[in-house]
Amino acid sequence: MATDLEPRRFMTKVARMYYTHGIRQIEIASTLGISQARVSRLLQAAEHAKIVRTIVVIPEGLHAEVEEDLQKRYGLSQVHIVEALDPNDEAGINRDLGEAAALILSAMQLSGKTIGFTSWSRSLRSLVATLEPSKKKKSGATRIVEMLGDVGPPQSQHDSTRSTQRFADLIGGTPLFIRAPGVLSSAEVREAMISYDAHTREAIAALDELDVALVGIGTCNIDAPLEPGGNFFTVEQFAMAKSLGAVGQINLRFIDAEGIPLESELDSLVIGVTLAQLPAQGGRFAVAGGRSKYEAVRAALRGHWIDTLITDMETAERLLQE
Amino acid sequence: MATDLEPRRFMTKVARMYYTHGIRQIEIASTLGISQARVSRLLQAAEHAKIVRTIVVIPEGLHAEVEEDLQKRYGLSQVHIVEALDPNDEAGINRDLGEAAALILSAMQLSGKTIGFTSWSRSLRSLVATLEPSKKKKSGATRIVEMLGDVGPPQSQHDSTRSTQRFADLIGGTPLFIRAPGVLSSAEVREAMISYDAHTREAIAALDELDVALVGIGTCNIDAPLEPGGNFFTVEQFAMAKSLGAVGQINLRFIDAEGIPLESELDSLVIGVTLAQLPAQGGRFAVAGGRSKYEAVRAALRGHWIDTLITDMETAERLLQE
DNA sequence: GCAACCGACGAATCTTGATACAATTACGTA
DNA sequence: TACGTAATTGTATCAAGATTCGTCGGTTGC
Repeated sequence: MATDLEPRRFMTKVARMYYTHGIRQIEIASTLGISQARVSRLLQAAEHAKIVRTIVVIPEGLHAEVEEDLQKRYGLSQVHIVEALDPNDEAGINRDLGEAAALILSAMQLSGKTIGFTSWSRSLRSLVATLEPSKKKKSGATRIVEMLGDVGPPQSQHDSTRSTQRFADLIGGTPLFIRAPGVLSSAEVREAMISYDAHTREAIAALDELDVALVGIGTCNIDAPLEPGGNFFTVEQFAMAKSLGAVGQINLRFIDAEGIPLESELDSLVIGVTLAQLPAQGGRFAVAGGRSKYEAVRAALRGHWIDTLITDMETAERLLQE
Repeated sequence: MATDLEPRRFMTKVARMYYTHGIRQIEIASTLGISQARVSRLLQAAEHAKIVRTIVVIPEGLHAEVEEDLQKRYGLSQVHIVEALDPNDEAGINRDLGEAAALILSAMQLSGKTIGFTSWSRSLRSLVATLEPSKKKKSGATRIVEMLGDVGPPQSQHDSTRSTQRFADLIGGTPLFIRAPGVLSSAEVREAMISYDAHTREAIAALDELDVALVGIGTCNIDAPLEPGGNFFTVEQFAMAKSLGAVGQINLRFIDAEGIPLESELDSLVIGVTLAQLPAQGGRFAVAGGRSKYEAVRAALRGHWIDTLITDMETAERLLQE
C-alpha cells in the first residue's frame, strides 16, 4: 500500500481541514496524532505541490473606466490593467502582467486554434510560469507556433524553448518550434536556414494560419538579456531603424510613432512572423508595460497591430493623456 | 472620486502584495503608511469579499483506483471521491461532498442545457453555497428546473427556493420553480395543484427535456429537517413503501435493493420528476454519502438511475466490497 | 450646540503558526 | 557489524499576524 501518492493524500486531508474547515493547526495535530510542526510542514508541502492554491482575483471592473476609455480611444476589443507596485521595477511589472494574462488566457477557449507565441518575451514567459494546467479536454489539434527564431544567448534560447514547450503542454497543444536564429546576417543565409530544417518550415507555414497571436512589443534598444550581433540585430542596425523613425518593434518588425511599418532590408534578415501575418481583429494579444515600453506600445496601438492589451496602470493612463 | 469600489481596489493591492509577492504585513504597512493591524484587517476583508480565494484542489487521480473500480462495477461514467473527516458526521460529509461537486460542476459546460435540481438536498445546497460565479458568457437559454415540489417546514422551503434561485444566478440561467407541495394527500389534489399554477406547469413540462439532473438520493426514513405529513409522506406511507421492499428513494420515487422502481399509489401523490424522466446516460448526477444513505445509493447504482456519483471514501469502499 | 453614538484606526498585547535544533530512524558503505 | 549520512519528526522557541482596547473624527438626534 506504500504508494507514492499516500503523502499527497495526507497533505490534501490536512489542507482541507485547515483551509476549507478552518481548523487550527494544533487541533488538527491532536486529532491526527501528530505534532503541530508537522501540520505546518504538511501545509507548506501542499502549497508547494499546488494542492493549495491561493489566488488574488482582480475584481471585474476595478479599472473599468480607464479600460473602457482605452478601448474606445484605440479601438481595442479588450483591455486589462494591473496595478504596478513599483512603476520603476520593470521586472516586477512583467511578472504581474504575466500573471494577469495567465488568468485571462485560462478563461479563453483556445482548443483547436493556432496560437502564435513569442517565447523570448519576459512577460509572456512569466505568463507561462503562472499558467495552471487546464482540466479541459483537448479537443481538436491546438498548435502553438513560435513567432520568432532564437535570439539572445544560448541560455536564454533554452529557456525560450522550454517556455514554448510548457505553454503547449499546459494548453494541451502541439508546439511548433522555429529552430533557427531569429536574425541572420543576410537574406541568403536566411533562405538557407529556412529550407534547411523541416520543423522550421512547418512552423513558418503555420504563421500564415494564426488564429491568436501573443506578440512581443519591444523598444529599439537592446534590453538586458539580449546581446547585439550573432542572432540579433547589431547596435548599428538598431541605430539605422531609429534613423528611419522607428520607436518600437513588434516581434522585430519596426514601426514608427504612428504605427506605420518601416520596411527596410532589415526585414529580410528576420525569421519570424510579419505584421501582415498577424491574425484578424480579436486575436492580437500584447502583454506589455513599464515606462521604457510606453512609446512602443503606443505606436503598436496606433497602428492597430494589437487589439487586446494587458498593461499596467501608469502606462494605461499615459496612453490616455494626450 | 469617492466611489464604492475604492476600498476594493485597496484591498486588491494589499492582497497582491501579500499573497502574490509574499511581502510581510509590517513591510506593506510601512510602505503604504498604515499600521500592520490595518493590513491584517484589509486582508481579512479581501478574503471575505472573495478577492482572495484559497482553494484546495483534489489532486487528479488521488483515489483513481477506487474510482475506476466503481466505474467498472456499476457502469458509471464518472466517480469522484472525497475523504470524509469523520464518517459519523453526516452534516460534515454533506458539506464536503457539496464542495467537491461545486468544483466538478464549475468545470462542466452547462450553458444552454436544461438542468434538473433538487433543492431540498443538503449536499446540493452546500454545492450551491460553495459555487463561484462563473465568468463564462451565458450562451443559450440555460434552465434550472426544480425536480420536486416543496417539502418540509416553511423555513426549509424558503431555503430551497433561495438555493434554486442562487444556483440559477451562478450558472447564468433561468430558474423554473415548482410552487406546489411535493407530496399531496390524493391524486385529485395533485392534479388540481398542477393545473393551478402556470409556473409549476412550465417547470413540470421542462422535466421532460432534462439534459442534466442533479438528483437527491434519500433513505426511507424521515430525516431531520423534514416532518411527516403535510407536504411530505407520512410515517405510514414510508412504512408501506418499506413493506414493498423499498430501501431508498430518488426524488421520492421508491426503489428496492436492486434498484427496481416500486410502483404504487404513492407515485400519484408526488409532484416531481419521475424515474422515466431522468435524462439519458451521462446526465444523471448524484451527490450522496454517509453511512445512512449507503443502501439507497447502492440501490440507485444497481438500477442505473445515476451515472455520475460524488461520494465519500467509506461509502465508495463499501460499494466495492461485496 | 451638545451629547451620544458609530465606525475607523493604531498601539499594545496575545495567539497562532513557522523554525532552529536535537533526537530518532532508515539506509548505504567500509 | 559498525559507522556515517541523510531524511523525518517532535520540542521549544521565536516571529508573524490577529485581536483587544482606547482614541479620534464624524454623524445623528435632541
